[in-house]
Amino acid sequence: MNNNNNGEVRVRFAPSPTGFVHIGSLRTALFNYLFAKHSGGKNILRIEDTDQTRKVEGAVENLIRVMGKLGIEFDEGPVQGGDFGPYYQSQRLDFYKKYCDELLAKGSAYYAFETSHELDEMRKLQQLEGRQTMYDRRARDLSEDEVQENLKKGLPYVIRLKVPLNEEIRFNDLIKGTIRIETNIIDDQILLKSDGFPTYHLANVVDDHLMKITHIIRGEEWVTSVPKHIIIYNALGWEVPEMAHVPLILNSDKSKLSKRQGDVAVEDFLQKGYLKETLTNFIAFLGWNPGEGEEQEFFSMEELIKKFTLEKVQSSGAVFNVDKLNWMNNEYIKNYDPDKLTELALPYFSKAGIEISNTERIKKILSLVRVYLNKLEDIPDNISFLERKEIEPDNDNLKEILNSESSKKVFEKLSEKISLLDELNPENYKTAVSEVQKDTGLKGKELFKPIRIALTGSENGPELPLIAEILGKDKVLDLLKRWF
RNA sequence: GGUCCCAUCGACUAGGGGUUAGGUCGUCACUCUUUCACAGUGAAAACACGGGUUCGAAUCCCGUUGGGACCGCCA
Repeated sequence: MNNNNNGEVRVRFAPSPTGFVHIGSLRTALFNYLFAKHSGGKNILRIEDTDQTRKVEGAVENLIRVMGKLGIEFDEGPVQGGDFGPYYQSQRLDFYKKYCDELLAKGSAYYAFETSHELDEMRKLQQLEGRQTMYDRRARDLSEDEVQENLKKGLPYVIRLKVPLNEEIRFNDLIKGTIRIETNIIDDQILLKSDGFPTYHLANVVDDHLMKITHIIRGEEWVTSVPKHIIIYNALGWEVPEMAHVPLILNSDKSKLSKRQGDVAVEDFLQKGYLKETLTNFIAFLGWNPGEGEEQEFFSMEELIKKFTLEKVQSSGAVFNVDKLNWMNNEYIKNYDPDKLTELALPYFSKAGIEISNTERIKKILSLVRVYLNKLEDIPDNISFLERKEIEPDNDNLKEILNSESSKKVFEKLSEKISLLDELNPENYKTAVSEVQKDTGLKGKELFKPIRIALTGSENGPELPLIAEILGKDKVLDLLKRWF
Protein backbone atom coordinates (compact mmCIF):
# COMPACT_ATOMS: atom_id res chain seq x y z
CA MET A 1 0.00 0.00 0.00
CA ASN A 2 1.20 3.42 -0.85
CA ASN A 3 1.50 5.46 2.29
CA ASN A 4 2.55 8.84 1.13
CA ASN A 5 0.00 11.55 1.61
CA ASN A 6 -1.19 10.21 4.94
CA GLY A 7 -3.09 7.45 3.30
CA GLU A 8 -5.35 9.72 1.29
CA VAL A 9 -6.34 8.07 -1.95
CA ARG A 10 -5.40 10.06 -5.04
CA VAL A 11 -6.31 8.78 -8.49
CA ARG A 12 -6.08 10.34 -11.88
CA PHE A 13 -7.88 10.16 -15.18
CA ALA A 14 -5.28 10.95 -17.82
CA PRO A 15 -6.70 11.14 -21.31
CA SER A 16 -4.97 12.46 -24.37
CA PRO A 17 -7.07 15.13 -26.02
CA THR A 18 -7.37 13.67 -29.47
CA GLY A 19 -11.05 14.21 -30.15
CA PHE A 20 -14.27 12.69 -28.89
CA VAL A 21 -14.66 10.84 -25.60
CA HIS A 22 -14.59 7.10 -26.09
CA ILE A 23 -16.98 4.88 -24.13
CA GLY A 24 -13.94 3.07 -22.79
CA SER A 25 -12.47 6.34 -21.54
CA LEU A 26 -15.73 7.15 -19.89
CA ARG A 27 -15.63 3.92 -17.97
CA THR A 28 -12.05 4.45 -16.87
CA ALA A 29 -12.96 7.94 -15.75
CA LEU A 30 -16.05 6.63 -13.97
CA PHE A 31 -14.16 3.91 -12.13
CA ASN A 32 -11.53 6.41 -11.03
CA TYR A 33 -14.20 8.77 -9.83
CA LEU A 34 -16.18 6.08 -8.01
CA PHE A 35 -13.07 4.69 -6.40
CA ALA A 36 -11.90 8.13 -5.27
CA LYS A 37 -15.27 9.11 -3.85
CA HIS A 38 -15.79 5.73 -2.24
CA SER A 39 -12.47 6.09 -0.46
CA GLY A 40 -12.94 9.73 0.40
CA GLY A 41 -9.98 10.57 -1.82
CA LYS A 42 -9.18 12.92 -4.65
CA ASN A 43 -9.96 12.54 -8.33
CA ILE A 44 -7.52 14.31 -10.59
CA LEU A 45 -7.70 15.17 -14.27
CA ARG A 46 -4.42 15.34 -16.12
CA ILE A 47 -4.18 16.06 -19.81
CA GLU A 48 -1.63 13.93 -21.62
CA ASP A 49 -0.87 16.15 -24.54
CA THR A 50 2.73 15.26 -25.23
CA ASP A 51 2.08 14.26 -28.79
CA GLN A 52 2.24 17.47 -30.73
CA THR A 53 1.07 15.76 -33.89
CA ARG A 54 -2.19 14.56 -32.44
CA LYS A 55 -3.48 17.72 -30.88
CA VAL A 56 -7.12 18.39 -31.59
CA GLU A 57 -8.48 21.85 -31.06
CA GLY A 58 -11.22 22.03 -28.46
CA ALA A 59 -10.83 18.43 -27.37
CA VAL A 60 -10.01 19.29 -23.77
CA GLU A 61 -12.98 21.60 -23.44
CA ASN A 62 -15.20 18.96 -24.96
CA LEU A 63 -13.89 16.31 -22.62
CA ILE A 64 -14.44 18.44 -19.55
CA ARG A 65 -17.91 19.31 -20.75
CA VAL A 66 -18.88 15.67 -21.29
CA MET A 67 -17.50 14.59 -17.93
CA GLY A 68 -19.33 17.41 -16.22
CA LYS A 69 -22.54 16.51 -17.97
CA LEU A 70 -22.32 12.96 -16.68
CA GLY A 71 -21.59 14.06 -13.15
CA ILE A 72 -17.97 12.96 -13.05
CA GLU A 73 -16.21 15.62 -11.04
CA PHE A 74 -12.56 16.40 -10.51
CA ASP A 75 -10.90 17.78 -7.42
CA GLU A 76 -7.84 18.91 -9.30
CA GLY A 77 -7.28 19.56 -12.97
CA PRO A 78 -6.94 22.18 -15.69
CA VAL A 79 -10.12 23.96 -14.64
CA GLN A 80 -9.95 23.90 -10.87
CA GLY A 81 -6.18 23.87 -10.53
CA GLY A 82 -4.56 22.33 -7.49
CA ASP A 83 -1.30 22.05 -5.61
CA PHE A 84 0.32 19.70 -8.09
CA GLY A 85 -0.12 21.55 -11.36
CA PRO A 86 0.17 22.35 -14.08
CA TYR A 87 -2.24 19.66 -15.21
CA TYR A 88 -1.26 19.76 -18.85
CA GLN A 89 1.76 17.63 -19.56
CA SER A 90 2.84 19.99 -22.29
CA GLN A 91 3.41 22.54 -19.51
CA ARG A 92 5.53 20.19 -17.43
CA LEU A 93 8.44 19.68 -19.79
CA ASP A 94 11.00 20.88 -17.24
CA PHE A 95 10.08 18.07 -14.88
CA TYR A 96 10.54 15.42 -17.51
CA LYS A 97 13.84 16.88 -18.60
CA LYS A 98 15.07 16.94 -15.03
CA TYR A 99 14.28 13.33 -14.30
CA CYS A 100 15.45 12.19 -17.66
CA ASP A 101 18.81 13.76 -16.87
CA GLU A 102 18.80 11.99 -13.56
CA LEU A 103 18.15 8.68 -15.28
CA LEU A 104 21.00 9.43 -17.68
CA ALA A 105 23.33 10.28 -14.82
CA LYS A 106 22.43 7.06 -13.03
CA GLY A 107 23.12 5.01 -16.11
CA SER A 108 19.49 3.96 -16.42
CA ALA A 109 19.00 5.70 -19.72
CA TYR A 110 21.08 6.44 -22.77
CA TYR A 111 21.29 8.54 -25.91
CA ALA A 112 20.32 6.99 -29.21
CA PHE A 113 20.79 8.60 -32.60
CA GLU A 114 18.89 6.43 -35.03
CA THR A 115 16.40 8.13 -37.28
CA SER A 116 12.78 7.00 -37.53
CA HIS A 117 13.60 5.70 -40.95
CA GLU A 118 16.41 3.51 -39.67
CA LEU A 119 14.11 2.09 -37.02
CA ASP A 120 11.48 1.33 -39.62
CA GLU A 121 14.03 -0.59 -41.61
CA MET A 122 15.06 -2.50 -38.52
CA ARG A 123 11.49 -3.51 -37.79
CA LYS A 124 10.82 -4.54 -41.36
CA LEU A 125 13.78 -6.85 -41.24
CA GLN A 126 12.71 -8.31 -37.91
CA GLN A 127 9.28 -8.95 -39.28
CA LEU A 128 10.72 -10.60 -42.34
CA GLU A 129 12.70 -12.92 -40.13
CA GLY A 130 9.65 -13.62 -38.05
CA ARG A 131 11.15 -12.14 -34.93
CA GLN A 132 9.56 -9.89 -32.40
CA THR A 133 9.81 -6.27 -33.48
CA MET A 134 11.85 -4.57 -30.84
CA TYR A 135 14.63 -2.04 -30.63
CA ASP A 136 17.87 -3.98 -30.93
CA ARG A 137 19.55 -1.85 -28.25
CA ARG A 138 22.27 -0.92 -30.70
CA ALA A 139 23.00 2.44 -29.08
CA ARG A 140 23.12 1.01 -25.61
CA ASP A 141 26.85 0.68 -25.48
CA LEU A 142 27.92 3.78 -27.33
CA SER A 143 31.00 5.15 -25.63
CA GLU A 144 30.87 8.50 -23.89
CA ASP A 145 33.11 9.89 -26.60
CA GLU A 146 30.87 8.71 -29.38
CA VAL A 147 27.86 10.22 -27.70
CA GLN A 148 29.59 13.54 -27.15
CA GLU A 149 30.78 13.60 -30.72
CA ASN A 150 27.30 12.98 -32.08
CA LEU A 151 25.88 15.60 -29.79
CA LYS A 152 28.49 18.07 -30.94
CA LYS A 153 27.58 17.34 -34.55
CA GLY A 154 24.04 18.34 -33.66
CA LEU A 155 22.61 14.95 -34.53
CA PRO A 156 19.01 14.56 -33.45
CA TYR A 157 18.68 12.12 -30.58
CA VAL A 158 16.26 10.43 -28.27
CA ILE A 159 16.79 9.16 -24.75
CA ARG A 160 16.05 5.50 -24.20
CA LEU A 161 15.44 3.48 -21.08
CA LYS A 162 18.25 1.06 -20.26
CA VAL A 163 16.24 -1.99 -19.33
CA PRO A 164 18.18 -4.23 -16.93
CA LEU A 165 18.68 -7.61 -18.57
CA ASN A 166 17.94 -11.08 -17.23
CA GLU A 167 15.58 -10.01 -14.54
CA GLU A 168 11.97 -10.69 -13.83
CA ILE A 169 9.62 -7.85 -13.08
CA ARG A 170 6.72 -8.79 -10.91
CA PHE A 171 3.82 -6.72 -9.76
CA ASN A 172 0.46 -7.17 -8.20
CA ASP A 173 -2.52 -5.90 -10.09
CA LEU A 174 -5.54 -5.19 -7.93
CA ILE A 175 -7.80 -6.75 -10.53
CA LYS A 176 -5.66 -9.34 -12.25
CA GLY A 177 -3.41 -10.49 -9.47
CA THR A 178 0.30 -11.15 -9.82
CA ILE A 179 1.80 -10.51 -13.23
CA ARG A 180 5.41 -11.29 -14.12
CA ILE A 181 7.45 -10.44 -17.18
CA GLU A 182 11.06 -11.15 -18.16
CA THR A 183 12.99 -7.95 -18.75
CA ASN A 184 14.74 -9.37 -21.79
CA ILE A 185 11.64 -8.97 -23.88
CA ILE A 186 11.05 -5.42 -22.73
CA ASP A 187 11.92 -2.73 -25.21
CA ASP A 188 14.46 -0.03 -24.40
CA GLN A 189 11.58 2.38 -24.57
CA ILE A 190 12.08 5.92 -25.76
CA LEU A 191 11.71 8.28 -22.84
CA LEU A 192 12.40 11.60 -24.46
CA LYS A 193 11.57 12.18 -28.10
CA SER A 194 13.75 14.13 -30.47
CA ASP A 195 11.39 17.07 -30.23
CA GLY A 196 12.17 17.29 -26.53
CA PHE A 197 8.77 16.00 -25.44
CA PRO A 198 8.54 12.95 -23.21
CA THR A 199 6.74 9.79 -24.22
CA TYR A 200 3.82 8.55 -22.22
CA HIS A 201 6.03 6.16 -20.31
CA LEU A 202 8.28 8.81 -18.83
CA ALA A 203 5.62 11.46 -18.39
CA ASN A 204 3.10 9.27 -16.64
CA VAL A 205 5.65 7.93 -14.16
CA VAL A 206 7.03 11.36 -13.35
CA ASP A 207 3.59 12.90 -13.01
CA ASP A 208 2.05 10.09 -11.03
CA HIS A 209 4.92 10.39 -8.59
CA LEU A 210 4.93 14.16 -8.40
CA MET A 211 1.16 14.28 -8.10
CA LYS A 212 1.27 11.68 -5.34
CA ILE A 213 -1.03 9.30 -7.15
CA THR A 214 -1.75 6.29 -4.96
CA HIS A 215 -3.72 4.12 -7.39
CA ILE A 216 -3.44 3.89 -11.14
CA ILE A 217 -6.72 2.72 -12.61
CA ARG A 218 -6.66 2.44 -16.37
CA GLY A 219 -7.45 0.18 -19.29
CA GLU A 220 -6.02 -3.27 -19.73
CA GLU A 221 -4.15 -2.22 -22.85
CA TRP A 222 -1.54 -0.76 -20.50
CA VAL A 223 -0.63 -3.91 -18.64
CA THR A 224 2.23 -4.83 -20.91
CA SER A 225 3.97 -1.52 -20.39
CA VAL A 226 3.81 -1.61 -16.61
CA PRO A 227 7.23 -3.28 -16.30
CA LYS A 228 8.84 -0.39 -18.14
CA HIS A 229 7.26 1.97 -15.70
CA ILE A 230 8.37 -0.09 -12.74
CA ILE A 231 11.93 0.02 -14.03
CA ILE A 232 11.70 3.80 -14.11
CA TYR A 233 10.22 4.01 -10.63
CA ASN A 234 12.98 1.77 -9.33
CA ALA A 235 15.73 3.68 -11.08
CA LEU A 236 14.51 6.91 -9.59
CA GLY A 237 14.04 5.32 -6.19
CA TRP A 238 10.32 6.00 -6.17
CA GLU A 239 7.51 4.00 -4.70
CA VAL A 240 5.31 2.27 -7.26
CA PRO A 241 1.60 3.15 -6.94
CA GLU A 242 -1.03 0.45 -6.71
CA MET A 243 -2.20 -0.67 -10.13
CA ALA A 244 -5.61 -1.76 -11.33
CA HIS A 245 -6.08 -2.60 -14.99
CA VAL A 246 -9.70 -2.77 -15.98
CA PRO A 247 -10.72 -5.17 -18.73
CA LEU A 248 -11.62 -3.87 -22.14
CA ILE A 249 -15.06 -3.06 -23.43
CA LEU A 250 -15.65 -5.13 -26.52
CA ASN A 251 -17.53 -5.13 -29.80
CA SER A 252 -20.01 -7.92 -30.29
CA ASP A 253 -17.24 -9.88 -32.03
CA LYS A 254 -15.18 -9.51 -28.84
CA SER A 255 -12.57 -7.23 -30.32
CA LYS A 256 -11.67 -3.97 -28.59
CA LEU A 257 -14.59 -1.57 -28.89
CA SER A 258 -14.00 0.52 -31.95
CA LYS A 259 -15.64 3.09 -34.08
CA ARG A 260 -15.86 0.78 -37.04
CA GLN A 261 -18.62 -1.21 -35.41
CA GLY A 262 -20.95 1.49 -34.23
CA ASP A 263 -20.89 4.49 -32.00
CA VAL A 264 -18.21 4.76 -29.38
CA ALA A 265 -18.35 8.47 -28.69
CA VAL A 266 -20.08 9.45 -25.50
CA GLU A 267 -21.14 12.66 -27.22
CA ASP A 268 -23.09 10.62 -29.74
CA PHE A 269 -24.98 8.73 -27.08
CA LEU A 270 -25.80 11.95 -25.30
CA GLN A 271 -26.99 13.48 -28.52
CA LYS A 272 -29.20 10.54 -29.29
CA GLY A 273 -30.94 11.07 -26.03
CA TYR A 274 -29.46 8.48 -23.75
CA LEU A 275 -29.84 9.96 -20.29
CA LYS A 276 -26.80 10.62 -18.19
CA GLU A 277 -28.22 8.39 -15.47
CA THR A 278 -28.46 5.53 -17.93
CA LEU A 279 -24.97 6.03 -19.23
CA THR A 280 -23.27 6.04 -15.85
CA ASN A 281 -25.40 3.18 -14.53
CA PHE A 282 -24.91 1.05 -17.60
CA ILE A 283 -21.22 1.74 -18.06
CA ALA A 284 -20.52 1.04 -14.40
CA PHE A 285 -22.05 -2.39 -14.84
CA LEU A 286 -19.83 -3.16 -17.78
CA GLY A 287 -17.14 -5.02 -15.92
CA TRP A 288 -18.34 -4.30 -12.44
CA ASN A 289 -21.21 -5.43 -10.26
CA PRO A 290 -21.93 -5.23 -6.56
CA GLY A 291 -21.81 -9.02 -6.16
CA GLU A 292 -22.97 -10.88 -3.10
CA GLY A 293 -26.22 -11.92 -4.67
CA GLU A 294 -27.22 -8.30 -5.14
CA GLU A 295 -29.89 -8.19 -7.82
CA GLN A 296 -30.59 -4.51 -7.98
CA GLU A 297 -29.61 -3.12 -11.36
CA PHE A 298 -30.55 0.51 -11.09
CA PHE A 299 -28.02 2.59 -9.24
CA SER A 300 -27.74 6.33 -8.89
CA MET A 301 -24.29 7.86 -8.85
CA GLU A 302 -24.49 8.09 -5.06
CA GLU A 303 -25.33 4.41 -4.77
CA LEU A 304 -22.54 3.50 -7.15
CA ILE A 305 -20.09 5.46 -5.05
CA LYS A 306 -21.28 3.68 -1.95
CA LYS A 307 -21.01 0.21 -3.48
CA PHE A 308 -18.01 0.47 -5.76
CA THR A 309 -14.90 -1.54 -4.99
CA LEU A 310 -12.05 -2.65 -7.22
CA GLU A 311 -12.36 -6.22 -5.94
CA LYS A 312 -15.67 -6.56 -7.71
CA VAL A 313 -14.32 -5.47 -11.06
CA GLN A 314 -14.45 -8.33 -13.53
CA SER A 315 -11.19 -9.64 -14.92
CA SER A 316 -12.53 -10.49 -18.37
CA GLY A 317 -13.73 -8.13 -21.05
CA ALA A 318 -17.37 -7.14 -21.49
CA VAL A 319 -19.31 -6.81 -24.71
CA PHE A 320 -21.10 -3.51 -25.14
CA ASN A 321 -24.70 -4.53 -25.68
CA VAL A 322 -26.84 -1.79 -27.17
CA ASP A 323 -30.06 -3.75 -26.65
CA LYS A 324 -29.57 -3.74 -22.95
CA LEU A 325 -28.54 -0.10 -23.00
CA ASN A 326 -31.80 0.68 -24.79
CA TRP A 327 -33.80 -1.27 -22.27
CA MET A 328 -32.18 0.52 -19.39
CA ASN A 329 -32.60 3.93 -20.98
CA ASN A 330 -36.26 3.16 -21.63
CA GLU A 331 -36.67 2.26 -17.98
CA TYR A 332 -35.10 5.55 -16.94
CA ILE A 333 -37.29 7.46 -19.38
CA LYS A 334 -40.43 5.74 -18.10
CA ASN A 335 -39.62 6.57 -14.53
CA TYR A 336 -38.17 10.04 -14.97
CA ASP A 337 -39.66 13.10 -13.37
CA PRO A 338 -42.14 14.38 -16.01
CA ASP A 339 -41.05 17.99 -15.80
CA LYS A 340 -37.39 17.20 -16.07
CA LEU A 341 -37.98 14.77 -18.88
CA THR A 342 -39.99 17.38 -20.72
CA GLU A 343 -37.14 19.79 -20.44
CA LEU A 344 -34.70 17.26 -21.80
CA ALA A 345 -37.08 16.28 -24.59
CA LEU A 346 -37.90 19.75 -25.85
CA PRO A 347 -35.03 19.90 -28.36
CA TYR A 348 -36.18 16.65 -29.93
CA PHE A 349 -39.71 17.94 -30.37
CA SER A 350 -38.30 21.06 -31.83
CA LYS A 351 -36.24 19.03 -34.25
CA ALA A 352 -39.41 17.24 -35.32
CA GLY A 353 -40.91 20.59 -36.20
CA ILE A 354 -43.27 20.70 -33.24
CA GLU A 355 -44.09 24.03 -31.66
CA ILE A 356 -42.71 23.80 -28.13
CA SER A 357 -43.88 26.98 -26.49
CA ASN A 358 -46.73 25.13 -24.78
CA THR A 359 -44.68 22.90 -22.49
CA GLU A 360 -47.79 21.55 -20.76
CA ARG A 361 -48.92 20.12 -24.06
CA ILE A 362 -45.48 18.67 -24.72
CA LYS A 363 -45.53 17.12 -21.30
CA LYS A 364 -48.86 15.51 -22.04
CA ILE A 365 -47.66 14.15 -25.36
CA LEU A 366 -44.54 12.83 -23.72
CA SER A 367 -46.56 11.01 -21.10
CA LEU A 368 -48.26 9.17 -23.96
CA VAL A 369 -45.17 8.14 -25.84
CA ARG A 370 -42.41 7.80 -23.27
CA VAL A 371 -43.13 4.11 -22.91
CA TYR A 372 -42.09 3.67 -26.55
CA LEU A 373 -38.82 5.55 -26.31
CA ASN A 374 -35.48 3.81 -26.11
CA LYS A 375 -33.88 7.18 -26.46
CA LEU A 376 -35.14 10.72 -26.84
CA GLU A 377 -34.13 10.68 -30.47
CA ASP A 378 -37.02 8.24 -31.02
CA ILE A 379 -39.52 10.99 -30.28
CA PRO A 380 -40.17 12.14 -33.86
CA ASP A 381 -41.05 8.62 -34.98
CA ASN A 382 -43.54 8.27 -32.19
CA ILE A 383 -45.39 11.54 -32.52
CA SER A 384 -45.97 11.54 -36.24
CA PHE A 385 -49.72 11.55 -35.62
CA LEU A 386 -49.52 15.08 -34.26
CA GLU A 387 -48.73 16.82 -37.45
CA ARG A 388 -50.30 14.47 -39.91
CA LYS A 389 -52.43 16.47 -42.28
CA GLU A 390 -52.95 13.90 -44.95
CA ILE A 391 -53.82 10.39 -43.96
CA GLU A 392 -51.96 8.30 -46.38
CA PRO A 393 -52.02 4.74 -45.22
CA ASP A 394 -48.86 3.10 -46.29
CA ASN A 395 -50.52 -0.09 -47.29
CA ASP A 396 -53.66 -1.23 -49.08
CA ASN A 397 -54.88 -3.06 -46.05
CA LEU A 398 -55.31 0.18 -44.14
CA LYS A 399 -56.85 1.86 -47.11
CA GLU A 400 -59.37 -0.91 -47.40
CA ILE A 401 -60.38 -0.54 -43.78
CA LEU A 402 -60.81 3.20 -44.14
CA ASN A 403 -62.96 2.87 -47.22
CA SER A 404 -65.25 0.13 -46.05
CA GLU A 405 -68.96 0.90 -45.70
CA SER A 406 -69.03 0.19 -42.00
CA SER A 407 -66.08 2.49 -41.39
CA LYS A 408 -67.82 5.30 -43.19
CA LYS A 409 -70.77 4.86 -40.94
CA VAL A 410 -68.52 5.04 -37.91
CA PHE A 411 -66.77 8.18 -39.11
CA GLU A 412 -70.00 9.89 -39.94
CA LYS A 413 -71.65 9.10 -36.62
CA LEU A 414 -68.59 9.95 -34.63
CA SER A 415 -68.22 13.29 -36.37
CA GLU A 416 -71.79 14.07 -35.53
CA LYS A 417 -71.29 13.33 -31.85
CA ILE A 418 -68.01 15.17 -31.56
CA SER A 419 -69.19 18.27 -33.34
CA LEU A 420 -71.77 18.70 -30.60
CA LEU A 421 -69.05 18.90 -27.94
CA ASP A 422 -67.51 22.13 -26.76
CA GLU A 423 -64.15 20.61 -26.23
CA LEU A 424 -62.76 17.13 -26.63
CA ASN A 425 -61.45 15.28 -23.62
CA PRO A 426 -60.80 11.59 -22.99
CA GLU A 427 -64.08 11.16 -21.12
CA ASN A 428 -66.47 12.69 -23.58
CA TYR A 429 -64.57 11.10 -26.42
CA LYS A 430 -65.19 7.69 -24.87
CA THR A 431 -68.82 8.53 -24.39
CA ALA A 432 -69.10 9.58 -28.00
CA VAL A 433 -67.56 6.36 -29.20
CA SER A 434 -69.84 4.20 -27.12
CA GLU A 435 -72.78 6.10 -28.47
CA VAL A 436 -71.54 5.35 -31.93
CA GLN A 437 -71.36 1.73 -30.94
CA LYS A 438 -74.99 1.77 -29.84
CA ASP A 439 -76.17 3.59 -32.93
CA THR A 440 -74.30 1.50 -35.47
CA GLY A 441 -74.16 -1.81 -33.73
CA LEU A 442 -70.50 -2.01 -34.65
CA LYS A 443 -67.98 -2.96 -32.01
CA GLY A 444 -64.51 -4.26 -31.39
CA LYS A 445 -62.11 -4.04 -34.25
CA GLU A 446 -64.71 -2.81 -36.67
CA LEU A 447 -65.31 0.17 -34.47
CA PHE A 448 -61.92 1.07 -33.07
CA LYS A 449 -59.53 0.18 -35.79
CA PRO A 450 -60.87 2.55 -38.45
CA ILE A 451 -60.91 5.43 -36.02
CA ARG A 452 -57.35 4.81 -34.98
CA ILE A 453 -56.21 4.64 -38.56
CA ALA A 454 -58.11 7.74 -39.55
CA LEU A 455 -56.70 9.73 -36.65
CA THR A 456 -53.12 8.47 -36.57
CA GLY A 457 -52.46 6.78 -39.87
CA SER A 458 -51.33 3.72 -38.02
CA GLU A 459 -52.83 0.53 -36.67
CA ASN A 460 -51.25 0.92 -33.30
CA GLY A 461 -50.05 3.48 -30.82
CA PRO A 462 -51.05 5.08 -27.52
CA GLU A 463 -54.58 5.13 -26.22
CA LEU A 464 -56.98 6.79 -28.60
CA PRO A 465 -58.93 8.93 -26.12
CA LEU A 466 -55.70 10.58 -25.08
CA ILE A 467 -54.60 11.12 -28.64
CA ALA A 468 -58.00 12.59 -29.47
CA GLU A 469 -57.67 15.09 -26.67
CA ILE A 470 -54.24 16.17 -27.79
CA LEU A 471 -55.34 16.52 -31.39
CA GLY A 472 -58.33 18.58 -30.36
CA LYS A 473 -61.88 18.73 -31.65
CA ASP A 474 -61.22 20.56 -34.90
CA LYS A 475 -58.36 18.39 -35.98
CA VAL A 476 -60.25 15.21 -35.18
CA LEU A 477 -63.29 16.34 -37.14
CA ASP A 478 -61.13 17.35 -40.03
CA LEU A 479 -59.40 13.97 -40.09
CA LEU A 480 -62.67 12.04 -39.89
CA LYS A 481 -64.42 14.04 -42.57
CA ARG A 482 -61.91 13.01 -45.18
CA TRP A 483 -63.37 9.50 -45.20
CA PHE A 484 -67.08 9.83 -45.74
C1' G B 1 5.10 -14.79 -34.49
C1' G B 2 6.71 -13.29 -29.19
C1' U B 3 4.92 -11.73 -24.34
C1' C B 4 0.94 -10.93 -21.14
C1' C B 5 -4.23 -11.37 -19.88
C1' C B 6 -8.93 -13.93 -20.02
C1' A B 7 -12.76 -18.23 -20.15
C1' U B 8 -20.63 -19.64 -16.33
C1' C B 9 -26.96 -19.24 -20.93
C1' G B 10 -26.58 -15.41 -27.55
C1' A B 11 -25.11 -10.74 -24.12
C1' C B 12 -24.14 -8.60 -18.90
C1' U B 13 -23.33 -11.38 -14.64
C1' A B 14 -24.21 -14.08 -9.31
C1' G B 15 -22.13 -18.24 -7.22
C1' G B 16 -15.63 -19.61 -5.69
C1' G B 17 -15.38 -27.31 -2.90
C1' G B 18 -21.63 -30.46 -1.69
C1' U B 19 -26.84 -25.30 -5.27
C1' U B 20 -32.81 -28.20 -8.94
C1' A B 21 -26.09 -23.40 -11.16
C1' G B 22 -29.66 -17.68 -9.49
C1' G B 23 -30.83 -12.71 -11.74
C1' U B 24 -31.08 -9.01 -15.90
C1' C B 25 -31.24 -7.95 -21.42
C1' G B 26 -32.65 -10.47 -25.76
C1' U B 27 -35.77 -14.67 -27.75
C1' C B 28 -40.44 -17.58 -27.49
C1' A B 29 -45.35 -18.66 -25.30
C1' C B 30 -49.47 -17.33 -22.43
C1' U B 31 -52.44 -13.52 -19.48
C1' C B 32 -54.10 -8.50 -19.37
C1' U B 33 -55.46 -4.83 -23.01
C1' U B 34 -61.38 -3.01 -28.19
C1' U B 35 -54.41 -1.84 -31.18
C1' C B 36 -49.05 -1.72 -30.39
C1' A B 37 -46.43 -1.05 -26.25
C1' C B 38 -46.42 -1.34 -20.86
C1' A B 39 -47.42 -4.84 -16.93
C1' G B 40 -47.78 -10.00 -15.22
C1' U B 41 -46.76 -15.38 -15.65
C1' G B 42 -43.92 -19.10 -17.75
C1' A B 43 -40.31 -21.55 -21.16
C1' A B 44 -35.91 -22.57 -23.97
C1' A B 45 -30.86 -21.23 -22.89
C1' A B 46 -24.41 -21.75 -19.70
C1' C B 47 -20.02 -23.83 -16.06
C1' A B 48 -14.80 -24.64 -23.43
C1' C B 49 -12.06 -29.49 -23.29
C1' G B 50 -8.63 -33.06 -20.87
C1' G B 51 -6.05 -34.49 -16.78
C1' G B 52 -5.08 -34.18 -11.66
C1' U B 53 -6.10 -32.85 -5.96
C1' U B 54 -10.50 -34.41 -3.07
C1' C B 55 -15.27 -38.72 -0.27
C1' G B 56 -17.04 -34.76 -3.56
C1' A B 57 -14.87 -29.85 -8.52
C1' A B 58 -18.43 -24.78 -12.16
C1' U B 59 -15.40 -23.60 -7.88
C1' C B 60 -8.32 -25.39 -6.41
C1' C B 61 -3.76 -27.01 -9.68
C1' C B 62 -1.64 -28.33 -14.53
C1' G B 63 -2.20 -28.76 -19.67
C1' U B 64 -4.98 -28.09 -24.29
C1' U B 65 -8.15 -25.21 -27.10
C1' G B 66 -10.35 -20.72 -27.98
C1' G B 67 -10.56 -15.39 -27.50
C1' G B 68 -8.30 -10.66 -26.53
C1' A B 69 -4.48 -6.92 -25.63
C1' C B 70 0.33 -5.24 -26.48
C1' C B 71 4.81 -5.43 -29.44
C1' G B 72 5.56 3.29 -32.47
C1' C B 73 10.14 9.29 -31.51
C1' C B 74 0.78 7.36 -30.01
C1' A B 75 -1.33 7.57 -25.69
